[in-house]
Amino acid sequence: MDSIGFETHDHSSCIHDCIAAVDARCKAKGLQFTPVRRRVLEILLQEHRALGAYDILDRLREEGLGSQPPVAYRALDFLVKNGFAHKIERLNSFVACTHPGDRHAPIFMICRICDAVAEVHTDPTKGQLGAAAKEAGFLIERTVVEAEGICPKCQKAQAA
Amino acid sequence: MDSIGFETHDHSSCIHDCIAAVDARCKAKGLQFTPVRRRVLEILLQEHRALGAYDILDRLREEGLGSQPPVAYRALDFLVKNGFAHKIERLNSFVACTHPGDRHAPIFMICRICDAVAEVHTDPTKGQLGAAAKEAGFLIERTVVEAEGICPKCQKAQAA
DNA sequence: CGAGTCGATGTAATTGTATAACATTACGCG
DNA sequence: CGCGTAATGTTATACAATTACATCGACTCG
Repeated sequence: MDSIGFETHDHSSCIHDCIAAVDARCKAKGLQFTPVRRRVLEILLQEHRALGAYDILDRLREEGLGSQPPVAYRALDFLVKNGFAHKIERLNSFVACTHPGDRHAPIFMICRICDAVAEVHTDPTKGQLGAAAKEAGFLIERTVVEAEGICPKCQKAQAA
Repeated sequence: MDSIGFETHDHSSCIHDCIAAVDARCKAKGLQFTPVRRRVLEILLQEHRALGAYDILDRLREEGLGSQPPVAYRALDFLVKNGFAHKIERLNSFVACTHPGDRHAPIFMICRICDAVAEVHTDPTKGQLGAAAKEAGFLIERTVVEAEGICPKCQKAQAA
């Protein structure tokens, strides 16, 4: 289990690296990493928190990249489907994937104060969910695991 | 870990028992189990699957129990807040709680074919989520754990 | 009894989230 | 070129949730 977690880090390089990695993966898989899709991923990476589709749409509109909801939703669908971003169901919003690798079943910790989102990788078929599914004869295709609470930084801020 | 799971069972008695149990809990806690709230819980119990707030509202409207969205949302808020029902974030919809007991952190298995929902109890602070939170210094207040897939009944139906 | 309070309802209007449907454009390929 | 496929542009609409304010009934306190 590894986590990027809530630590601060060099953002500009993290954005650049991530875009480059996604670019490479798209080339390798024959996917089109178009301007809108790239820009949406950049926006998500810059914020490093959950953004609603309409927040993203507002930015695209400012930049003349599109103005109607389907523009944002299509780009987000592409990113989510290919594992470059994830939807946070609890917030009806989206975050860039911090582990742009292969198929994975991420779990999230969401700070309700600052909206920061940390992504962690686990094997869902292990844990309690997998055991429960096995017992019930249920075939898992997709998992949503989200914890809402307070991140370390905001805990300290509250204590002060 | 215990599960009501996907087995068929005697519905009319399950509904009756559940309503009675909730009734008793409300009396004990000084909560008002009003007609609308009771009816919404009955509807959820009858279906035994996830229903959207507007599905419920439609039924209430037919029965003359209310016609505007807040009527349904207020009843659902009451049921969810007191642990008599749960929201399925993945579907933006609601199910009756099958373990009308005290505070609990349920996990759900949702069949994408027939919409049936099975609820299981676990201790979220154990599993992988708890471990990840501990490592990150994250304070969990609420968890959303939902698995989407195919229930045993629909697996058999597909195989045929 | 009357005034005040509180929780529950009734209702209108609005805001936020997401998709359907269809026209158009751009590109690769035989 | 003519065709198929993927991506975009655009309109309209469906679905989800909340705000705001008026009303009503029960209960309490003076």
